[in-house]
Amino acid sequence: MHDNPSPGERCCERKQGGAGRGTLVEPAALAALLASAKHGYDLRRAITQITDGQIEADAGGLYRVLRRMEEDGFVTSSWAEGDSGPQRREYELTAEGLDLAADWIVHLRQRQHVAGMLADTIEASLTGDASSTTKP
Amino acid sequence: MHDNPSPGERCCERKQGGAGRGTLVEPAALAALLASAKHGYDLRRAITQITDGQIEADAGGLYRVLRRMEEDGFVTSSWAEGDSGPQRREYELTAEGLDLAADWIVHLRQRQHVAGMLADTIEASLTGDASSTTKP
DNA sequence: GTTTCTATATGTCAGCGACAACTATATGTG
DNA sequence: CACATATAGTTGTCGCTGACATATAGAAAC
Repeated sequence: MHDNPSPGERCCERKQGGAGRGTLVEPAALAALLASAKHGYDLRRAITQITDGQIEADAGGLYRVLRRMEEDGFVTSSWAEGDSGPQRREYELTAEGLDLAADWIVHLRQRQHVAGMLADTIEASLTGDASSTTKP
Repeated sequence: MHDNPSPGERCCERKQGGAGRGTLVEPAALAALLASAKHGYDLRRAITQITDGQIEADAGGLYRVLRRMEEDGFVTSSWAEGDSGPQRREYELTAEGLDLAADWIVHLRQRQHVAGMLADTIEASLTGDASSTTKP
């Protein structure tokens, strides 16, 4: 069993660190669930759609993330009944999951900002910008 | 020995995939090197400075990344001579490294965009926005 | 009957990010 | 002197990601 992380920093502060910081599929899955996607395969399509085709989530990874999120109490799942075709597992956000999504907003904005800063810095150096260090 | 990745997508398409997409310390290290930082310990401070204190690169990870980058031919290193204090390894960008930095600009802008899109999507759902699905 | 689509799942692998611990050199403080 | 601290580099472990493959099964299409 996992001890749930301290509130306010549920995302990216998981367990004892890890690659959680760099991940995209967890927030993408949350966004897709909020956009009323139900099961994994559908989430995958929703993620592609939401991100303008820029993220094509790996199916295996997505299912693993979903199960981890369920272990952590952010989603619940149940087998869909009375359905033709292969069985599908329907996911639902919990209250914890909603909080997690809110936390992700802050974190994603931060990531957005950092990525921009790094891109700016590299670009400025490559284009031979001297305005940040010297004033002519 | 590594086969160097196909040009034009040197970053985030490394080897056979991996967490390269989510990484921050490689572009941060490139930015720091471009900003005239020399050795690892200094790179670390430069990264913190460049990112407004938002990234405090792990020392161990940073050195490992630097050595991987050297293996891949993006930087070269040599022990600084005639120096008091502990030995330090000075890093220098190669032409390949410059190309890598240029690739990272594109990729970071993309990441910036995706992070923004996800944040917007989540935020819109959480605040009960219906403008994307319905028009009143 | 074989292919294709849907849907879930497992295995492997390199790598990242966070933690800790270790070796040294130099400097400052008691 | 001993000791702590700052600098500088290095190794180890751990959980997890992202990308690859592959396996499974039901249903529809050919």
